[in-house]
Amino acid sequence: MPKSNSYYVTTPIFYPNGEPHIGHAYTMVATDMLARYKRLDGKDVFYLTGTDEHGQKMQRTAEQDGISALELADRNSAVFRSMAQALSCSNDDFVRTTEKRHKVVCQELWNLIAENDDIYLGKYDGWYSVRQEGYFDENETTLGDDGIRREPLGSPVEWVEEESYFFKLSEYQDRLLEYYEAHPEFIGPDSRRNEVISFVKSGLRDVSISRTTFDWGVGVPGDEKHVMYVWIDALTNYLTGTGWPNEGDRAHFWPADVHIIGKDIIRFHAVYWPAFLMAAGVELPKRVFAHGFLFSRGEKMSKSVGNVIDPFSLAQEYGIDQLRYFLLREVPFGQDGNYSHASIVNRINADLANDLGNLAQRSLSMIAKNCDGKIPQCGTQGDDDKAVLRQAYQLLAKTRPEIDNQRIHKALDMIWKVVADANKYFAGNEPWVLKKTDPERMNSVLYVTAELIRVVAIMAQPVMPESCGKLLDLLSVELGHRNFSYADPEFSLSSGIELPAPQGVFPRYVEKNPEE
RNA sequence: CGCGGGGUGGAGCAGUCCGGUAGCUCGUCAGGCUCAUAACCUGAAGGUCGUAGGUUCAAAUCCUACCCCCGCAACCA
Repeated sequence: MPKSNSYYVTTPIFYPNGEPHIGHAYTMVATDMLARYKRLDGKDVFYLTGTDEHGQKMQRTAEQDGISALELADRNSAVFRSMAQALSCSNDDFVRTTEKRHKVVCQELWNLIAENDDIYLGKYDGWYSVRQEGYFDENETTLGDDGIRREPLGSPVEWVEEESYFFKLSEYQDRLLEYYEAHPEFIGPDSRRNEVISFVKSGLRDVSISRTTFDWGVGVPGDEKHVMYVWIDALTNYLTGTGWPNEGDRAHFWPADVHIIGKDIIRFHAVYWPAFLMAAGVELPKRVFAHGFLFSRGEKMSKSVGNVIDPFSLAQEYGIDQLRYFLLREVPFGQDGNYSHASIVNRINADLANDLGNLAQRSLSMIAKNCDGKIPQCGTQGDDDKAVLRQAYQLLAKTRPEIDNQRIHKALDMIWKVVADANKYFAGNEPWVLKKTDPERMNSVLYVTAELIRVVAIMAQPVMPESCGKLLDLLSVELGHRNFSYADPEFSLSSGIELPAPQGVFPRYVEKNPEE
């Protein structure tokens, strides 16, 4: 099973109980960037996303809306699917947990774990709040003067016992710790890794993996009363995408190279998931990387605060590529960050319009006006020509390790460092002066600048596929000459090639209401 | 004493392991240029590096105590 040249990356499957928000968009765009980078770098890539459609919340919401759970799932799953499109995400497949191909995989995995004797029938009990739809630890609840026990938010709780299947997670504590030890790259970033290790060291309890209180889920093999409760159902999608356990044309993608997730679900991916797979005798994914949260002006977004922002309208307002760039550049991937209208506009105008867009515009305009609209001849290159070009040609080698460690922001930083150098180069050489004093040297400067833009545009495609495509169009770079292997001096621009009339690729964002 | 991360110019961060001119991005101010999307380039102002001690010729960096903020602490998509 040759695996060496493949790259399998996933997003979590999203719970389509409500509308997608910027957090979903963030995960998808980041994952897409990784997938595109690897494709351009010559890998055989499989990028999977999807929706997790079972569970009590879906069932309840559907009842409230007077439709079936499947109808709700169909409707909302479609929204997530269209969000992927609206954000230029290049996912190769989209798993829905309500699909037959998925249920089969869940049951197969369940059976393997059961055969390993890691599933038993027990009793799930605790203080349950009907209003909160959740169980609470006894020490979280308080017994009021009126003799009624309440959870922290004040709703009454009652003692509920429910038959449930359990997974023997407690027996995997040592094996997990050994695995983390032997594979320090398994969990990223490091802070999350420490958190997980500390959690596992504190002792693991068996985990409930079925429910009898609702039926909207994958049936437990051999026990009609039970449906699988969330984790075996949801996490298993990563196998479903590869056609597991069959030997199809995607089988070689497993184990996944990286699961990109939000930090809220690190435990399930870094503890439960590997334990399930160990129990089933399936290879473990190579890495789980948790990104941070995006806050709106420092506040966690919530419906009550009214700062929930719809990714569709963000993309429409600022532009798809602009939004993608902002999300990936502004916040170090793995850390929490903030977003605001002002910060988005600043990134768009400073980095895209002023630095990259304007550089292309000013240099290509000069070529159009002074070089007959053709790539000019490049004379003998001096040290500063060579130095600035070298920076660009080194981008591929320098960004690879960053991307392999999901330091997406670092990779972008490096690319924009070259853009900044290119601006300095252009201004320092003053080709508009050379036009009168030394036209041949002007040609060389314009050539070098155009070549810098070519390399930068190639390297920035994973973040801004459409805009970088336009830049490459402006340089008459053939469609087949745009992957990373062409970000090399061997494929530098050919003099004499005719260029289309230059057009602005990154317009400035202009406020609609100046008084604001 | 539960575990962990962090407090650095207006904002966001790097530097702390391996002590020795405190760096970057944005913002502000001044100048340059006019090829360009009022963009670009250059320069400047601005920090007692959370507080108080200690070690040292020398501490953001090492040690001690304290203050403050934030994650995690099992059913959370």
